[in-house]
Amino acid sequence: MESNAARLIRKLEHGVPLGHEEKRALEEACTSVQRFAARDDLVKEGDPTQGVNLILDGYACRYKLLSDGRRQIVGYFLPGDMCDVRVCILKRMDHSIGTLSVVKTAVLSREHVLFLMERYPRLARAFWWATLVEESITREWVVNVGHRTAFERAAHLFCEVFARLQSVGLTTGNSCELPVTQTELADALALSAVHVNRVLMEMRHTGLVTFRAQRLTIHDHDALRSVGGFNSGYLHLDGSLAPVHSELESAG
Amino acid sequence: MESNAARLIRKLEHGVPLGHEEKRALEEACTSVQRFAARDDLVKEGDPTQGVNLILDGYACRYKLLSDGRRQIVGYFLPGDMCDVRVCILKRMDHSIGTLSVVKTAVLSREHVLFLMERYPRLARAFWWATLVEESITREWVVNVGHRTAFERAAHLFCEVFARLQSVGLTTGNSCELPVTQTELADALALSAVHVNRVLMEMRHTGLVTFRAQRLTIHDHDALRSVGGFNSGYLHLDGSLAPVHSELESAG
DNA sequence: CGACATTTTGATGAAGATCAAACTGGGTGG
DNA sequence: CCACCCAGTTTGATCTTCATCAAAATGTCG
Repeated sequence: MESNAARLIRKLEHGVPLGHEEKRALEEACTSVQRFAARDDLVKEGDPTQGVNLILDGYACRYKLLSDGRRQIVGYFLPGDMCDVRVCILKRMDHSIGTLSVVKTAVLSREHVLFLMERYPRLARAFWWATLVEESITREWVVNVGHRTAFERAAHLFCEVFARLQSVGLTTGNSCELPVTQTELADALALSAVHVNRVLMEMRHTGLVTFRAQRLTIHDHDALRSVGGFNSGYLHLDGSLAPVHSELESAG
Repeated sequence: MESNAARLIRKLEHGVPLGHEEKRALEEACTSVQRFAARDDLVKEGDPTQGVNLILDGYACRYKLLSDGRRQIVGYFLPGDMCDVRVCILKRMDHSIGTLSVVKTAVLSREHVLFLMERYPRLARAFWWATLVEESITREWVVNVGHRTAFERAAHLFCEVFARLQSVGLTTGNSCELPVTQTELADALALSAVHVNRVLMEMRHTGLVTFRAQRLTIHDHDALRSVGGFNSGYLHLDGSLAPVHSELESAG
């Protein structure tokens, strides 16, 4: 990892190839580092929006609290993810962002992000691409909590996390870090912690997945994808730039 | 409604005030009209992305199909909504867009949208704002299907639809059109049609809401918001431009 | 070791799915 | 104008999944 921005660049280039200048601009933008403890909030719902945090290390999540105190995690932030570019446009946060593990971030001011987007249209497009992928993921989460059984849900989530980590080079073999408790998984899957525990045990017993000591190991990837109904298309990791790209270049 | 773009402009200005030039550019872009029957597809999952449809009249939805044939509606498109700006960036659709009623759209080519965004940075920002709001709505849907009971879910959805229609001037008093069957409502709420029916009857009997003949009438708005846990903040309809706006102007 | 969080196990209960069938109402064609 | 059809709604009965409550087991860290 040569620079703080390296993982972000690697991620963005799944969508929009960047030029040398744009990469340098990103690297220069990501110098101010900040650290957060596990289970701390980066941003709270209702806050006026501040700068953008680029996750350098560690795991975070978006979540919303319900009036009865229950919590729904509506998405994960993994290293290389920006949270939350939307603060540059919207006035206040409609949800919170919290850490799951210890997290190291690079902080970009809103002004700086907007400047980057004005100065480098391709970066603007890359940021937009990233938010679109995020939205796509959120939509898949609606399907997940809406229509899948507990077992399928967990399988699908594991597939997603693994695929996303793989895309930024953070898996080793068939396993990856996933520093969350079963209770936190329950918040993401919209299940009770007890039921999550039962699902996880069943996955272990059937030899599908082992989730233990903050680490996820997928023993049978095909089977897991199959039970979870996982189709990675919604992650748009396949160099998915629309072919109009060249025309745009000349138009600009 | 003076022009095809009028409702879109009205919607976008909830987020980003537009200048005369930008409005004219939008109006000029929205001349090519297309019509769709009820329950037709505007776009199918897996399609290479095409142009953008601006909904002029009628209701549509995003949906995903599961392998067992069940369907999850992951969002509604109401008049003034664009579906789907993301086609300008992503290569293929990860979900389908279908009509609920008869729908009239204005079609913009991808090239034209990209041109508009290059030429008018403020429009680019407005489009981005719109996609962020959409994402915010999707997130709220995760909470809805994940953590709320059937009754609460329906209440929340009704509040959302009403608020969104109100923001583009499509409500009359305490009622609005909602041309969907109970089965389609079930697809959006991740419930069975039978259960939706029971919820709707209960709402009628308690005098909260009447949903009948494609029309939604809210008799007790406060109570409905309260049971649904509805807080309109996530729709960002409150002139939510971040205060950085003026700085940006000078930076450009 | 002791305190504390987390995982595991068991028992019971509730929300909502599923299946099946009856009812309603608008539209069509004879 | 009536008979019929079909989509949508309503009702009832049964079954599953998962939540909830409670408590024991395990593990971790000072």
